[in-house]
Amino acid sequence: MKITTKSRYAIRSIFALVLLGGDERPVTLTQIAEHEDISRKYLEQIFIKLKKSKIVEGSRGAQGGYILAKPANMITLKEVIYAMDGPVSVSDCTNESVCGNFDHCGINWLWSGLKKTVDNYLENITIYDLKRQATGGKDVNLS
Amino acid sequence: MKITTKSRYAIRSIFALVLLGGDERPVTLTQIAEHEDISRKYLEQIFIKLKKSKIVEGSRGAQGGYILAKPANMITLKEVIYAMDGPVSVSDCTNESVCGNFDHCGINWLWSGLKKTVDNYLENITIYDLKRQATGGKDVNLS
DNA sequence: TATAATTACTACAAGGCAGCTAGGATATGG
DNA sequence: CCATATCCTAGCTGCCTTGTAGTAATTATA
Repeated sequence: MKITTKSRYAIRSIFALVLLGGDERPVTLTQIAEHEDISRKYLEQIFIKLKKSKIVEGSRGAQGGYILAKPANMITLKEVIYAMDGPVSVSDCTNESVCGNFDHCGINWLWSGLKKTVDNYLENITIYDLKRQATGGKDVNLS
Repeated sequence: MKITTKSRYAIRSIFALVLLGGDERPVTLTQIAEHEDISRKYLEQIFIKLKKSKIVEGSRGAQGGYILAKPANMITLKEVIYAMDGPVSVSDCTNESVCGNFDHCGINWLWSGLKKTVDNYLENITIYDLKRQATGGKDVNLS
């Protein structure tokens, strides 16, 4: 029942991207890697996924880097986590293709209910919310 | 972000226990294993944990088996899952002992909020609720 | 047009852990 | 005493997360 560290890294990274000005000009992975103390090589994989999900845009070459593909308040945590690990899957028994016994199963409503609950929570928090929260205190790091 | 199959098995097993009369007389693991098509050896481990958490009571020897330790409507899913895997941990960053950067972290409120949401969902569903739901349809199996 | 910067892509290795199996110890009703 | 069950401990196995590494492709800039 864990959010993968990949997803947490992704959230932290986007947050750092915003802090470093990524809503205006490209920020390099090296900058983010240093700021968050995450392996740059690992960040590459994360950002490729973020790019595929249209959360960030990459520009290659000198003076390149990544920039937000849309306003921070339009990027939900659910979206980011989805980009990393696919839809939050609370149990394999939420869809017929995997379950086998789906039609006669007496508790799949339970898992889909839980999934809905989690999704709802993650849907209603955006990167902008993180920033707003963080600016309350000084010297803030994520982890 | 998954409920472990151990937890799901546990929930199914207690449900089966109730169906097989485990609120009145001992039901053997062999019965439950057959009913749910789960390895009996695996069930043993699950029920030892359930016993330690005072969810079921075991009686050894011939005519032994397991019986509910309290009414089905007093057994929440949170309790069962806790018995299997410990507290639902959405991220290691919900307590200071593991995180290191806990005090200066800008997003731990996020994970504790998620944990609270999940806990709340699981707290409000009991084994009795499963039974009530299931009796709506006929020929019900869990999975 | 050369060069340095930087993303894009692929492969794979190491470690942890969930999921399961196995064997024997212990208790108990008949 | 024996069949029936729970109780307890160890260990295997395969997958998945977490990374590392190398190389190709692209681009601003001098």
